[in-house]
Amino acid sequence: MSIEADVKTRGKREETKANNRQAILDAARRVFAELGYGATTVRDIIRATDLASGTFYNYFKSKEEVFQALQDDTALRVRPRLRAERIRAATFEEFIAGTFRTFFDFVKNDQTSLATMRRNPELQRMRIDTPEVIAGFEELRADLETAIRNGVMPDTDADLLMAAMVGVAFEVANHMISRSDVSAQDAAEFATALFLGGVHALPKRKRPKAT
Amino acid sequence: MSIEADVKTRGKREETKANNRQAILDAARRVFAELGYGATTVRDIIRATDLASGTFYNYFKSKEEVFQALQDDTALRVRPRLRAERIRAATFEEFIAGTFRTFFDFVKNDQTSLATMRRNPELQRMRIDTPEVIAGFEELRADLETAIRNGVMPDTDADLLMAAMVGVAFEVANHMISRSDVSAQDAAEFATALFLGGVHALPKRKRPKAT
Amino acid sequence: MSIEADVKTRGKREETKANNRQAILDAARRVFAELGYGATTVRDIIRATDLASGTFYNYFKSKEEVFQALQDDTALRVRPRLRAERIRAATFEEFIAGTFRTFFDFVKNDQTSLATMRRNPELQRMRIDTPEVIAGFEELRADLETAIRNGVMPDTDADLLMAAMVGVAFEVANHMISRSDVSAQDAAEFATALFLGGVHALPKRKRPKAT
Amino acid sequence: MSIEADVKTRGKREETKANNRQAILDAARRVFAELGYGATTVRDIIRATDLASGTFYNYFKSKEEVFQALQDDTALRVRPRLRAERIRAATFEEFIAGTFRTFFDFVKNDQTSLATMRRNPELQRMRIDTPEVIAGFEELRADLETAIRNGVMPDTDADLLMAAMVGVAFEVANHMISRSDVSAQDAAEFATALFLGGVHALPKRKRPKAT
DNA sequence: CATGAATGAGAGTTCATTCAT
DNA sequence: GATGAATGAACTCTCATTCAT
Repeated sequence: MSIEADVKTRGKREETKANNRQAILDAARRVFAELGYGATTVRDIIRATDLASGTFYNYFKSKEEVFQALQDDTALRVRPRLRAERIRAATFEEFIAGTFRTFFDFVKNDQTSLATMRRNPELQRMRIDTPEVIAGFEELRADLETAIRNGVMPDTDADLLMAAMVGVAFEVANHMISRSDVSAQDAAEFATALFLGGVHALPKRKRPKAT
Repeated sequence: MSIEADVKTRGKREETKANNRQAILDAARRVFAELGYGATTVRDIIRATDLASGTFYNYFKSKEEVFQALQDDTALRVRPRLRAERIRAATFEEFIAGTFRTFFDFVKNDQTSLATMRRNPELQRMRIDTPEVIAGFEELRADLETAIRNGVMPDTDADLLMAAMVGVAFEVANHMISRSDVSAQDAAEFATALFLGGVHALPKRKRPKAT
Repeated sequence: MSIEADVKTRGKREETKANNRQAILDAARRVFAELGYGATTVRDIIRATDLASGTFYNYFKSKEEVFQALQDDTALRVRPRLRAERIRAATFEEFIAGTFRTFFDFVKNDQTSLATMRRNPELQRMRIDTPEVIAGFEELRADLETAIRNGVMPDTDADLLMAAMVGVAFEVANHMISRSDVSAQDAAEFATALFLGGVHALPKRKRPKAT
Repeated sequence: MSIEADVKTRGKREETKANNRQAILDAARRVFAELGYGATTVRDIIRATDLASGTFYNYFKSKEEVFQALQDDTALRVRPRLRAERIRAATFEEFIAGTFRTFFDFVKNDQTSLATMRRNPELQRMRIDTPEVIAGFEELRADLETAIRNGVMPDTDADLLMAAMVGVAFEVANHMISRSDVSAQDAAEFATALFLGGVHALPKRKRPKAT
């Protein structure tokens, strides 16, 4: 190995490492989508790669860890879009509508992430508790709480509200995927109308709205 | 050996068989709830029983099969209650309210069934496609369609509506379970208000409701 | 159960026992022929019967034991024919010819017994050491020794001679079965000519034939 | 790591692999000889080795596969000797004599290969249909056909002739093994005399031998 | 004596993980 | 850091056998 090669090695190494990590993540996404999380083995993931079995353990400790990383990776790609949407929104209604639209668009264009759930006899939808995902949910809840504080929506339990919104979003997304005649636009309009209508009909809780 | 004896003989055998089958189902429910479906092995289930390993295979062919049986078993217990509720309901509003209340009550009192989902890094909620479960969903959708046909609710896509209702129900149930300060009653009221409000706010599709 | 029935029970029992034993033997012969000895399980044999699994053990201790019984059964059917042939034979040549002809006829008409060997990745031919089978071989060797003592054939090692005769018989039978254009007659003529020719060409051993 | 090191690395790995494969084959040969093919389990083979259970499956998929490999291995060792013998033979008689002698010598010195059959309640002799073994038989038949074509032996069915020769060889070998007073030399002389005598006594089929 | 469910040893096999190269 | 064979615990499942009915 020449000195020149050695000089560049550091840079190349880093690059290779990043590539390998990404190769594993990509393979995992594909394999999870095909076999389902439970049925997938670390071997399956490595086989879908041109790396050696031992190499896997230089990057991840277990199947769980790749899965988590995959979740974070997905959340990392959605959150900026949702954040942009939130900033753009002038009213509460626009915020809700934008959030739903962004979510359904994402799901439509990133099939594998949700395909994973469909294929799966055991997964209904991806478990949602990696740091990144939780952070995304927290942002949503914070926004709902702000809306409540600002009096633009009735004073209800923000947790339950978030749960309802998330439930509608994921379940409708599921149907959208399995039925070709429902566009992201359709899904978003339906969910928005339902949810906003529901929110406005909710009874106030306790804290009276300040005049 | 008298004929009477024969009758009793068959009776005892049959009884033991029924007991064993139930013992396996019960053990499976507990173990799935504790370890999650994917992590559970057939051995785990047998270990939670006082039967021998081979005995499992006299009743079920695989882990999948017990799981399916468990699903059906659960659906079989909820459906009659929901059906009763539906019959009792005089108005569409009562139907929705009754359905949510029944569901949350059931979940509250039958923790394991849903606990199973919580613990699970892979399951969000139980996969919903055994015959019994699908039948339950179909009943719900049929009712929604009837309501639409009778003009008591806007003419929207019954599939999406069912999805939304199911999404709200399961996700809110999840939150109810993880938070001790939310009663089944609270959850039902919240879900009912949100959903009914949302439904009424939905835009008409084609057939205008008669004034 | 009436008194009359009881009276006849003893006789019937014996009959049933014999029937069951035979049913198991027949089933075993069929199953061995289909699956091969090694692959066959006791379960397979019972399944081919309309008896219950436990009943098997009232008649045989193991798969091996049925197999032995089957061997004996077969030997028991061939030996009388061979003995008759031996008695009828006026000369040594007729004895050999008759023996081969009888053997090949039997194999041709009792396919299963040999089909068992053919199908079998592990059996070349049936193991030949149940009492009945050994007895059959002993008879053959005794006859060969008598022939030697009587000077109608060269004085050679009767053991080796028997081995050669048996080897030719079984191996040629194998070919006869797998090729439809070879009749029992053909096989017998070939084997007889070869064996007799060979025997006459054998060098004398020690005991000079008395003039 | 230098290039030299690399070379050695590969060398060591390859060597270990070859050793392990051979270790498994050797163990299998011993265990088959002791317990018989049917009674032998994969675990038995591994136990006779200092390898771990999983390692077996890096080399063979099943017990059958080791057995086949063993067969081929044996055939691979005999065939060259038989071929050499055939080339050396100046006459048909020498060819037959040489073949028998080589075969009995081999069996005498490579006990295990045939011991396997003896011990076996199910195996009379090793099943003979791996590619290598069949090839060996085909060579023999081709030689017999050549001999017939050249008129050095009567024009008979080469298949049956081969069967007879094989039958004599294996059966006599069996007796040789179980009786200590029969040398390979004795067996070969006996078999050669018998077989050659027999062949010369066979009736002509169609093509009359030129005077 | 027939029955057939229960038993549990053990066979075959897979897999996450380690570690010499 | 990459490699891939070795490891052995653990899993699924089958089967001969027993024994209450």
